[in-house]
Amino acid sequence: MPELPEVETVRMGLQPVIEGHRFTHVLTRRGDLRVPFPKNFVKRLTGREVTRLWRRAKYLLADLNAGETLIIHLGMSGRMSVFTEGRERNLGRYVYEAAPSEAGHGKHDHVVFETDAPARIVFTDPRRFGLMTILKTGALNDTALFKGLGIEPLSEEFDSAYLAKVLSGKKTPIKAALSDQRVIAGLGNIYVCEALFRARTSPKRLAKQVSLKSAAALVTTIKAVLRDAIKAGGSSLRDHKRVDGALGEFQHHCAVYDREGRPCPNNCRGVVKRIVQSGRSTFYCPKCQK
DNA sequence: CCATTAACCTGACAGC
DNA sequence: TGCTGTCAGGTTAATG
Repeated sequence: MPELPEVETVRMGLQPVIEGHRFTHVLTRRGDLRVPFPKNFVKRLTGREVTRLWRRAKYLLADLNAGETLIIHLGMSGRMSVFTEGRERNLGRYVYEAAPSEAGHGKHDHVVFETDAPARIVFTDPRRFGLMTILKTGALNDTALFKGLGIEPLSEEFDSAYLAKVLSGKKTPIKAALSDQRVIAGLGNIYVCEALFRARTSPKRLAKQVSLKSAAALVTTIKAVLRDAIKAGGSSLRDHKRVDGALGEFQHHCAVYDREGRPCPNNCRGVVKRIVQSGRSTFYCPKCQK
């Protein structure tokens, strides 16, 4: 479900009630998500202060004042809800609801955190493709989760020279290359489709056949589409919501994603087509994406 | 080594 | 109402 903009939206919503605050209570309702919770998960969090809440690729990372970092991945259907205890509060740009007593008791509410903000944070994940673990802060880049991750697409280092270089040897379609977390970390199905559309590049074109000019255009469109999506609070096609329950708005700005059969917004008189690549839907305009 | 596919799991929706 | 089949913002083990 969540790609970089959705995870970033969740991060910004959690920040005021997590960063600089302590976990007063932590509760897990089952032994695992996609993988088991690590040993002493609750114990290693309880009483700890989060010094920094940040993001790498589609992972949320909460650095603890104990040399460890809580890692959260939302998988396809994972969601975070924030309730402030007692009354409605306005912290930052979000208005958080007071926690009804049943908050955190839903069928798919698997983890409940309470912080001294005070706030109750509920992790809900029907499909359980999400993941939570705890790793040593100083050694994150040596772990299996982070070792192979590619560049952050919103970083300065992500430029046309980088993209051209990583695409040059690949005979896989550009759609698959851009979706590969080892190449660029954080893009997923929606934003790859949208960036390719904006760059007028066919998703079927082989990565090594992407011209230098197209690679430069892709860098620009990838950054732009991610920034636009973050500004819109992400895309709410089914599961994604902000931590206060509000929906993201970017799906209304999508040119091609989930728009099979509709006219191409470039007014080229083409029609948006859906194909399957690497087992996932790709949406594009066959007329203006070459 | 590289690239594609199947599997993980539940819910929503379309069609009969 | 209820069945069946399909699909979903991701990752990864197995397979070719």
